[in-house]
Amino acid sequence: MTAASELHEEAASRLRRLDQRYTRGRRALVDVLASVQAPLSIPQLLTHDRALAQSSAYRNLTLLEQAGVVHRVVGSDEFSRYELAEDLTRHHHHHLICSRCGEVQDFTAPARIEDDLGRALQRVAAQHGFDADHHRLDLVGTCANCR
Amino acid sequence: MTAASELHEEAASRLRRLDQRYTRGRRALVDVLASVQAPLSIPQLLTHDRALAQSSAYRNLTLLEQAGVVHRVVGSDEFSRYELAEDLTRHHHHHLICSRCGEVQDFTAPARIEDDLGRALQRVAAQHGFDADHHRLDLVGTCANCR
DNA sequence: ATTTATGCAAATCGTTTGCAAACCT
DNA sequence: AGGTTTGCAAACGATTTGCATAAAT
Repeated sequence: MTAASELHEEAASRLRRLDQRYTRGRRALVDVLASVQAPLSIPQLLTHDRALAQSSAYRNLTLLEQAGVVHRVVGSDEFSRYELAEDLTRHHHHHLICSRCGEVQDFTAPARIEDDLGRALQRVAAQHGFDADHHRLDLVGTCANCR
Repeated sequence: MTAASELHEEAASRLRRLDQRYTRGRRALVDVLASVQAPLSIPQLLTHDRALAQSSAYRNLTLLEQAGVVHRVVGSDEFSRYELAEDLTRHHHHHLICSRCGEVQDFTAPARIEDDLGRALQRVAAQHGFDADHHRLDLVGTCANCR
């Protein structure tokens, strides 16, 4: 089985848990997100696949997020961005956010840093009675294109 | 000189660099932000000081951000939040973001973690030709009130 | 006196929603 | 057939902006 079909199988399965179908439009969103290595805004997604209707894209991304198939990323500009959930790509990463153009790029941190950080954050959450779901580690600045 | 007056002196000075005045409305925003220990949304700021006009608050927070007096924090809900710039409070911290109610709370990480992280991020930025301004380290989950 | 900031109300724009037609099972 | 999803267009809501008045220098 190819990686792409595994991805779709898993997406379908997560939607089914919510009694939702894996329709053509939803699959198309997952296809576009799988084809790029960075979070995309809805306008960007619509550009990548002209057959997508805007309102359905908004509705379906919200649904896919509830199903745990995609993850919403909030950058520095006015658009929400979406990427495949990390447990589908098996690629834990963070974001370089350009405050000039709004673009978001992935990066990975050394494993030792991640481990230390994870332990420290777990302790912090416990101290505050906070039930942590995930962490955001983003670098905000000016990307290579905008310098 | 008191801490509060030092704060206002510095805010006035940073605005002056942009040829802007430190007016009553702008000072009121800084006063409210100095009186709390967490980022506030504009609706929250307006509640803290009823004399503030909404449109002026939006305009002035944008200006104060350009002047480096306040910092904009983007959480999980639809509101932007603002806090005093870290170099004015001399208190480096991060955020606990509640995805249920949207509230944002400060926390600090151990110095060793911060140091290691800072070095690692500097390396990452260099590798990507990214001009880093600052980093975000947020814990997203459910706050003690919402559990 | 002249320039700059304010506050109201209207406009903007990303996102959400109502509803009739198209789709799936 | 019966319930779901889609796509268009209208509605929504946080933020921005035009403009006449008030404040600051």
